[in-house]
Amino acid sequence: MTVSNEVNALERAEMPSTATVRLADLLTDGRLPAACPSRVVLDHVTSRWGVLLLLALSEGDLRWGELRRTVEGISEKMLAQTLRTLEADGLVDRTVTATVPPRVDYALTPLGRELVDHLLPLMGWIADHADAIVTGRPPGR
Amino acid sequence: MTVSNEVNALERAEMPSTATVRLADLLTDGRLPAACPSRVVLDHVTSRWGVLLLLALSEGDLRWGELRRTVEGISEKMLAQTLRTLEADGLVDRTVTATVPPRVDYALTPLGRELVDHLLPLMGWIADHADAIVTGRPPGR
DNA sequence: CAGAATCCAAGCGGATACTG
DNA sequence: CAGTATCCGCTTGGATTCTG
Repeated sequence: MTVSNEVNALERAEMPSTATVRLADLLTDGRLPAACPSRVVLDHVTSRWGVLLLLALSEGDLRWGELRRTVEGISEKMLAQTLRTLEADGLVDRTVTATVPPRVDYALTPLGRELVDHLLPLMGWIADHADAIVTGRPPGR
Repeated sequence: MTVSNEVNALERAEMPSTATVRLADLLTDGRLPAACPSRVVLDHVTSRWGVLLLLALSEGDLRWGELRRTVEGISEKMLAQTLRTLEADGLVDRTVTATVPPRVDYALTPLGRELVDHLLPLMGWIADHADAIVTGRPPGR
């Protein structure tokens, strides 16, 4: 799996705002508090399936079944649960079309879109380095 | 977890012009395979404590005890386990100083530094929106 | 101080069945 | 089709204790 190397350069170029984000700006009293809102949201987003679902929706709306098939390995239980969390967080939008059979579409909200814009560069980097990391490349240095 | 699909990397030989990072570049056969390296690395990074530890190390080396105090709420078990995973992935470097009492420093590898550079903007965004997301519940509907 | 070892609870995730 | 509900084995993670 290799995403073009040009991606890295492009990522930086269009990296949304935040010229220099420093840890200090994220810390409270020099620490990462266990009960701060950031931790809560981070836990939702980095939950086992959160990132994958958000990514799956990054290209367009998807129906329940499409999501299930796109994010391989997710169970219906976790799909429903994770979607409910993301929806409650205002990151994902659920639209029901009362037809027979019923149709439900999931889409990113504007807020979710912003978040995904930060997620994609990260995933691009991971995709670029995943093979080297997994196949046991000697630790840094 | 069952892997129902075969990873077919050759299928994606041709890549459209990537002005931005698109999901298509991360997909295999239109899906997010359960057993691709990206998923493995993503699981490591987005593990409950992975992001927090990487972030904590983003400003400089830290000792075991300092890490434990900085990343509030982490247990010693998970600290050791997560650090070992990150070290095996070549993202974190472990340096032992044979003194009494012993001293062990943890630092980001060049690879880890690259990853954190992508993590910081994301965390910056989360920090900016966490309060609104957690407190208010204004779905993007 | 830095960790390994141990025990135990919580929750993940699968399978299955049922609803509208 | 798009879920919800339930049982349950297994892994994950937390608290505690012990060691070099």
